[in-house]
Amino acid sequence: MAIRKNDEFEAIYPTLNLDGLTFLDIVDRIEQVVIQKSTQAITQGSLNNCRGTWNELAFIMEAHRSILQSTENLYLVKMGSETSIKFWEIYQKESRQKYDLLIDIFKNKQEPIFIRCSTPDFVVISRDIVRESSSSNILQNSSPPLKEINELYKVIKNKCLPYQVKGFISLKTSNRPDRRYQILVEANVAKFASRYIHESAHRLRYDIIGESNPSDREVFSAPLIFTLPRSGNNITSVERAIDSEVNIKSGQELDEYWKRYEEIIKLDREEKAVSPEEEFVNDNLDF
Amino acid sequence: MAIRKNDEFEAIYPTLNLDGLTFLDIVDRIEQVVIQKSTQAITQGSLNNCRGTWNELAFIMEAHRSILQSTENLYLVKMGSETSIKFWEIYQKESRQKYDLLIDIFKNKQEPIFIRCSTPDFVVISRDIVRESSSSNILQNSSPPLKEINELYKVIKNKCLPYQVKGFISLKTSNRPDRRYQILVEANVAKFASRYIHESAHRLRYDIIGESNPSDREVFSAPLIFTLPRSGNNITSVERAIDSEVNIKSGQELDEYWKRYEEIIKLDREEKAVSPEEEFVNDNLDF
DNA sequence: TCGCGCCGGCGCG
DNA sequence: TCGCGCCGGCGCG
Repeated sequence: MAIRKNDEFEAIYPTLNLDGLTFLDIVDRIEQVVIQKSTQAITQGSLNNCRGTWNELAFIMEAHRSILQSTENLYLVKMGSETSIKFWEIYQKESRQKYDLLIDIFKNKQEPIFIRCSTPDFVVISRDIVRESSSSNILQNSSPPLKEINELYKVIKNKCLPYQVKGFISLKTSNRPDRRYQILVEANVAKFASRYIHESAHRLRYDIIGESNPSDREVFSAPLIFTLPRSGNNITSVERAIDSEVNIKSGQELDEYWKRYEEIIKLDREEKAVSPEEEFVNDNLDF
Repeated sequence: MAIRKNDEFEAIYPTLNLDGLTFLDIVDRIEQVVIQKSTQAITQGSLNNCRGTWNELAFIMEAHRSILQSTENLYLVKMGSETSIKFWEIYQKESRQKYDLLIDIFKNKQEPIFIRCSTPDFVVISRDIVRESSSSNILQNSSPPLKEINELYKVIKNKCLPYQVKGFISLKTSNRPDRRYQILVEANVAKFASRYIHESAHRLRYDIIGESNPSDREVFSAPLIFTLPRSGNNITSVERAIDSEVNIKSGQELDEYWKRYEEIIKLDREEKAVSPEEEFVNDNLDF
């Protein structure tokens, strides 16, 4: 018998005393309750699936409060994965024409080429988009119903202008040496697409939130592959795939995170996409 | 109590009648025997770990026979992962100086950048390297001991010249939508490094062997990220990350695979790294 | 001890 | 029905 993970979260989360609990503590508590009341054995796979979702839900319930309180015009949307939303579908059709065309050219080759990646967990957008959507009053509710959280991305799909999309966030309950690479493809494709969609009007951020060890952090320090110098060329400006990789365990740490996020975005806008890593210009590899 | 997966393979594999069995059939048989003789419950994680290794071992036992029989100067080496061999360490130190230097520059930045990926399962090399190593007589043995198979990469480490490394192979017992992206990072990094190491003397291949569905195959059709046109530029020559993605289930199919492999390599050498996808030159995206 | 890379069994739309 | 993205529990060096 399947664990109804959304229903269980909705039932158990409000009964917890959240004081001093990390997001992972919350996941553990919910898991304990579900295991205790289950009348049959639960497979590891079922728990894995549930823990991932419960972590996302515990995170976004707190992030909703935190981002409204700490920032002026940002909001966070859970993206879900109903038969693969492609992340670029959140943009207005007009602004992604150029990227769509590239995708089409590749797809219509005699031997088709696809550019695919998994969907990021969350997107940070301009709050205006949600505000202007009369169908959603999620901003007025301090703890909105799960259904609204899970379906908000449908409201913003095809609606965002490039400057209204600030960045993507990936949340990881845990890492493994093999599983951690999925994120690098996501970040590389997102930032590659943003060159076509944002037209360098502003940088797109990609952040990872979760616990990681030194080895994970080395992997997450990776350069964006398409900004790497090809053999024999000078290094010009190498960007990173992941902008920040932090372990945010609770609401207080989230408040700080959003404030920093808003500041960085303002700086980006002022500097008009000047890369912080111009230092690389001086590294001549053409020997 | 841990399943001793190497010992179990060595004990059970020779007792099987392999006629008509696919590699995955062999894995299933070994699993059945191990489960039946176990006196305690075995975790899913333990089985997962073992199935991966058994599949690799069933594959290489047959590939050893097949590649010697079907080709003249190729050989296949299992790479293992003892505290992360970096794949480029199979090359002679002198030939990877340029790449090592790039890695060092990145690592010594004030905010270090690492280029990392997981180690491919197998590498296809020139048979000469193994022949010339007096310490190994693996080529004379039709079914070499596991220990020799598992440690051969130590023999060839730091010894290969660029032209002696033909390509890497990844083997997958099964795919999942999240797990399938690891391979794309591996292929992208391997081919990026090969631009520094091989100096375009010849292309490095990257193949996937395993069962995949249409969606997996779309993902595996991905372009090499660093060969993609950046917004506003003409498309010149887009390469793929994965050269072939095939489901090889048994020895007969392997024989065909190796023959094709050898042919393609000969063609590559004759054409001196001319990309087969020059057709892209005519796609002007600069609108 | 820990980093490696392994992979199945989900709940859901 | 199937594609999605979830993640723990390994055996080994």
